[in-house]
Amino acid sequence: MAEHRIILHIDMNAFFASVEQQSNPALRGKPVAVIGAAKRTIITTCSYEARAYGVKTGMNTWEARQKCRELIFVVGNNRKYSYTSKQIIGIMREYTPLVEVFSIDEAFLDVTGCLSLFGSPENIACLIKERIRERFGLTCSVGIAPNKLLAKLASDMQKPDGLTVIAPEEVARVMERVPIKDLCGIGAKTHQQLTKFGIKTCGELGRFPMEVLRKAFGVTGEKLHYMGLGVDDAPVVAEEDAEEVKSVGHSTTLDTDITERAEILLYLLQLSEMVGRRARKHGVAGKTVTLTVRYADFTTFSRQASRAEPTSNSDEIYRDAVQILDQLDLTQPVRLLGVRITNLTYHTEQLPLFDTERKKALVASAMDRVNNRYGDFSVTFGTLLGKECGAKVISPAWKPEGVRNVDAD
DNA sequence: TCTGGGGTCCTAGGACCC
DNA sequence: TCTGGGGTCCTAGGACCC
Repeated sequence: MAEHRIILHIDMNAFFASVEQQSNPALRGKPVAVIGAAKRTIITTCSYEARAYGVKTGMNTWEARQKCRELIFVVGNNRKYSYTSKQIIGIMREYTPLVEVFSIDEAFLDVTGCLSLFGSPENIACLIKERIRERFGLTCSVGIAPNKLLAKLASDMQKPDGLTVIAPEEVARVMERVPIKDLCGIGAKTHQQLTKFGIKTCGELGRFPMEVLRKAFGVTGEKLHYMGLGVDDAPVVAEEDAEEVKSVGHSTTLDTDITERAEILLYLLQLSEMVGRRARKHGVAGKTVTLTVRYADFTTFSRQASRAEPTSNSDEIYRDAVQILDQLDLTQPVRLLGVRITNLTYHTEQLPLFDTERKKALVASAMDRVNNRYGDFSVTFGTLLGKECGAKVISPAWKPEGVRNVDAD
């Protein structure tokens, strides 16, 4: 048995945009940006041709258009991406059962135990790359390293269509020059704070006294120290061993900012129904309901309320949300509304004992069956008619299967 | 014509109990 | 008149990821 683990990180290149270019040849070689269907949307992914103009993920369409006049906007199609993602993950699973799906376009593979079958890790990476290219015409970047942190770092080093190895004996030398910002887990704020300490590279971070980091960052400080050294013990967790989901939520940025209570209630009803249905589908119920509000000026806050018994009933979630709303003193027009349940319990397929409760559950599950079959809001509470709001933006963070996926199946 | 939406984890402060 | 300390749970907010 090898002394250290061998981890692959596979990152699909410009996934959504590349899928679109594959399915529509007219888009190939052109600057393409994948966006959501809503009026106020952002770039979720863009092709390398678009990146050359400075178009980036997260930009609004107006800003992206400024960067590139010929930019082609394509409204994302989550079904297409989920389908492709599932096939690709299937290919990966032929090489090791230890595949951790990190997002719709990224995965970690622990290949430590299967080298005798397939040879070197580089060989496995090349086989997978080749099969993904043949089958879908898509490229990916692969990082090979002794842990997930470094594998992810490595996959980012060569794009597109890269293959980068960080061998155990090279870790110290490589980390010496890597900017801390390149590590997964160091965002803008942490970067800014570390810069104040004069830390710019991972080498410097690893040498920096851990006590000082702990004082400034708490538990995270210790993690940062090890990250600087390139140390990471986190295992690759296959789907069947993954922890259960901890919250289910839905939020939406409104087409225009609103102030009317009645209008807010309509959105809360839709959001509660989305949350309830997804919760029921995954067999979870929440004891706490959280309402999130974003004002026109982008200030965002949330209030939560806990109930005596967990629920996955849309109407109960809705009523809790309204109760929270009515305790608020809204001072500005509302831009975004969100509803989320947390404090989850599992295995709620059992029907409640009491008659009224049982009826509520039966009605909900009958509606779910219709909606799951014919699409969101085919059947819904009377007040919702004519006010449809499904998922208007697709997100790479969604996993092809599981609770995060809002509308792929 | 400005700025999405799905999550996870951590922290700090207050309530409450013993 | 004075006045603890530890543990746990809840809430709100913020950093981070894709």
